[in-house]
Amino acid sequence: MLQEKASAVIDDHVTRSQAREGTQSVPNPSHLAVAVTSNIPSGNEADQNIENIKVVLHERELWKKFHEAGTEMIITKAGRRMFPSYKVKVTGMNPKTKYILLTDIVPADDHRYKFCDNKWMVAGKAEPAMPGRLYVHPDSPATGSHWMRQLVSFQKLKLTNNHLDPFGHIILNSMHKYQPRLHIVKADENNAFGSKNTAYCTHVFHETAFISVTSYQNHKITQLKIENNPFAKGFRGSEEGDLRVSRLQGKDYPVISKNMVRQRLISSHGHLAGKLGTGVLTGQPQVLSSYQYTDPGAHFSNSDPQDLLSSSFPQSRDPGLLYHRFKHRADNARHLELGCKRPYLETPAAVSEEHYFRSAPSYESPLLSHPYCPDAMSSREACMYGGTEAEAGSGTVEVEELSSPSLNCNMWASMQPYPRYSVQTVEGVAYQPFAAHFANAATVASVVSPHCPAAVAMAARPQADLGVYNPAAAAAAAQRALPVAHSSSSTSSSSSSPTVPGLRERSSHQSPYPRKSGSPLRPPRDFSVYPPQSCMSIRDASYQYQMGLSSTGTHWGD
DNA sequence: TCTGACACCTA
DNA sequence: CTAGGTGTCAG
Repeated sequence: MLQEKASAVIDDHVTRSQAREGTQSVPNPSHLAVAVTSNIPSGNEADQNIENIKVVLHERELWKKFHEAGTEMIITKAGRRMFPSYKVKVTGMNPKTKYILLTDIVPADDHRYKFCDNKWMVAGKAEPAMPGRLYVHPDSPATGSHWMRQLVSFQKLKLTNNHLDPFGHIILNSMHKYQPRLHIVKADENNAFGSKNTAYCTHVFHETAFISVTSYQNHKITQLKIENNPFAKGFRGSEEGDLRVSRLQGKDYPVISKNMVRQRLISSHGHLAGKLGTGVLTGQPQVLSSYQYTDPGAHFSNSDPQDLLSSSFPQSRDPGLLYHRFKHRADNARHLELGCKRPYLETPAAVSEEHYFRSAPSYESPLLSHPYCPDAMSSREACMYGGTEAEAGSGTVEVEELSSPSLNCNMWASMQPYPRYSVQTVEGVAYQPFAAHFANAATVASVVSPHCPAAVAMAARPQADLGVYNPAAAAAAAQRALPVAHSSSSTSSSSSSPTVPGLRERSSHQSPYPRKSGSPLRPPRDFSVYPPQSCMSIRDASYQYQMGLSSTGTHWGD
């Protein structure tokens, strides 16, 4: 109850207020929005807009509840939706300009976790990042008025632990902490041509960070899911605490499903065992929570901001990893149905992440290609893809840091999941930051389209191909552009320093660390700042990427 | 730890 | 009605 509606309501309100506030209010750093606005570059009109775009996390209150307890997201072979779903309220867009909205989920740090003693603890180093995949909102590309008209929902996004996932779902490793990010890419005509710059912004809401699991570890989280997710209604007691209980106890039979009852009982016994005494069964969240959560939550939360930061990252991961995998379809393939399939692409290892910041503004990279091909898919469903290889778009980014929630433009840097990591990643790895590449002309369009299902689809295939990248594709791609996502890395620290995004190829070379770019280097951790958003513009022509870290305006280049 | 089947529920 | 999203449990 609370959750949904409330959230909705709240959100709206929140959104705005939050946006600003949010950042602040929230524990995080906020720096928020403010930053955003300012920067933008004067130069391009469009660009300006991007910077002015504000994004508010919908149902932030609900997200916070989960965050405090240490959000967990189930990942399955078939793909599982995130529960608090990722929905945002967007304002500040140019009503007539077209934008592509997409999300990616990058590692929040490079640790592997275990849930012991009701707490999440670091249990080693993270596995190599997977190919980052992007989930393009099904409505993309669409005008600013479309996006601002209502909440933008990414609820259909699915998470999987199947590294060979054929559906385009976002691939994650279990027991690792991740941070979802939202990217807004301009798909305007103007941008289309190479010369133009395509701008994009990244928004990060730290309260959406989560640890991926194959089964819930923290009972509190389970309870929050049951109580707030409509599809888990069957596991609710009644709302009233008693009722639930009563049901459990009393009614097993007819009324309530046996299973439920059992489950509850069982669970209570088993899991809770002693603890339950209280009322866990009922579904009351509270009960457990006290125990469990306390710590965990804290833990988690801390992590966010800090974690990321703190995490030191360790080291690099293997550079070698590239994942490009080609995906085979799994058996499941059949599932694929429609939409899904196509959309995603992966990025192989690629990832480079570098970002170029403005300082180094445009870098041009050679292009890589984007692998995306257009397929035809139908409409727009969301698509996911990974960046494959190469791509690098050229874009410049600026980073600003915004506050907590999201925002701003310079993002990549801001987020970085693994600070160093990224870097490393860059090297070999997989993670990719989101890079957008755009081909020139088509760029935008392409961008869009690529995302689009059809395109995506193609893209997807590319995966297979991808492994390596194809030039050809690239060429084609070139026409379209696509963003790639790399997640990772980029970010944070890098942000500060610009990393270069590079192409994978390049990237591959790149040194892991920082370098790059940009002018500014920032220490990795800087990101403590953690700006939530960042914006970039891409320039495309070649696929250059640029990311500007600094917020500053970006001028893109031009 | 993870997977698949299951009942229950939403849409 | 069907299709599909839930957590749970057995394995």
